[in-house]
Amino acid sequence: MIKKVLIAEDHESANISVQKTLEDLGITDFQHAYYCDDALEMVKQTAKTDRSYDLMITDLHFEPDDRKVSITNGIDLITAVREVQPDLKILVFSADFTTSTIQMLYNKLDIEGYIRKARHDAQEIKQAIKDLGMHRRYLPRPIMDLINGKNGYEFSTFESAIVKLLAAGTMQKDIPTRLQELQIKPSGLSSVEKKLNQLKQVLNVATNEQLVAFCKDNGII
Amino acid sequence: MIKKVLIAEDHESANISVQKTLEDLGITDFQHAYYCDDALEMVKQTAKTDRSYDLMITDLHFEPDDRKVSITNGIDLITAVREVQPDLKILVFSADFTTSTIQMLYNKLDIEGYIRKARHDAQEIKQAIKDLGMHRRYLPRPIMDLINGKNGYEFSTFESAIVKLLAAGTMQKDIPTRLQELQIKPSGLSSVEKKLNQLKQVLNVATNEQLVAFCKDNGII
DNA sequence: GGTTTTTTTATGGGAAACCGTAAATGATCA
DNA sequence: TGATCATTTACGGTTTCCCATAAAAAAACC
Repeated sequence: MIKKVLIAEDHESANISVQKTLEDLGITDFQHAYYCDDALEMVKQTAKTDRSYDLMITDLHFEPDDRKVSITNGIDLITAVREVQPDLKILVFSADFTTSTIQMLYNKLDIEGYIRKARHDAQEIKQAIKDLGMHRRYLPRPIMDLINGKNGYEFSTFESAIVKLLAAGTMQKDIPTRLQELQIKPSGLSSVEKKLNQLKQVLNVATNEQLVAFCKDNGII
Repeated sequence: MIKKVLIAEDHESANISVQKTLEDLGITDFQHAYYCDDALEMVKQTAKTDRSYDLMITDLHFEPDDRKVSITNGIDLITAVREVQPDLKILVFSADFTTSTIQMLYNKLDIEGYIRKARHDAQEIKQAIKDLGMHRRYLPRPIMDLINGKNGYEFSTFESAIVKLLAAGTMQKDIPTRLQELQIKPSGLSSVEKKLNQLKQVLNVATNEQLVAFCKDNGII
């Protein structure tokens, strides 16, 4: 069960909304830090005591300003915190959404969860904290799928060309011609259809529209 | 011809990349400011001299920090700068991409160009500066289309709901049911089809996939 | 060189999307 | 209330997409 939470986040607005979300979940025992250094210090102060934190919610990007700091970003903060209190659960809350970053955090730094700053992030935070309370890790659905299925799925020129053409308004039946113009093989309509099906299955999306949305969200196209 | 440039941008990384881009264009005479106040002061100092700037590249959002400032954002900066040196060309370089914001900047503040911080923004900056050198204004293609066509197009809840459902993988034929669940009217399939056609025409896109891509790019969904 | 295996392309039937038109519903106003 | 107008929904024909299967081509192997 998550009872005591530390929020490391330089944006005041994000800070407020996270606090509000915690309150909605009935969690009232939380502190926040605007600088990584402060967050680390707060963990250090409490780690070996009965006032230790159960969860740290942290941003990845911290805006540098006049104050001299030794830790400038969330990744370094997580690394440092892990040394001090290894059992502290960590939930990353960031606008960054590149698959490689998340996979690194998940595989190398063993974070317990990742929420993207996006449309319904507050709802996601709630779900994530519930999952964490049940000792389950939480990742955004598409990333979860990537890790569970083929991990580190990379888009080939063929695949990215198809999705780009779709996003540019090319009708599926016209894609073979365009691929030939681009000198990309294969170019047959069946191959395009097959690849689209494959992509949809791997990425767990239902339609071409959703595929395009996913690729846009993840900066693939 | 653009020779002397002022960069107003609080992110150091963005600052560096803009400078690099300028150097690629053969522009070496540039200064930068991390605060709006500083940028305005630099314009004031040079406006009436032979050292005046040809172009100011500015962000819209500036992170507040310990320093007390009188101008906190790009819009106020642009307004103030226009008073001091009306002929200074202004290129906005921002992550914000809401149509209404850009149209306001373009129509009310008469900015010369707008670049979104995005995938290929450096290339766009180059193109924009070339255009500006030829006394042409530069806007992202989709926004240009909006302004040339119907201007000031705002997405209603109905429209945005449809596009969101598409982007979430809902099949078109299932959208009516979902709209009813969301208590959004109209919900008939014909109405959905009609609206999609209308959106595609207004936004100058050919397919649903392209529509989703456009809305993702513009932060509409 | 010929056989197997894989990849690519072609084909056809059925589902979904597209598009025009007509019917139905709802709003407005005398 | 009833007539008019606008909006929403229903329907049918056509195109595109989807999906399974088979043919063709290319690659790998002996």
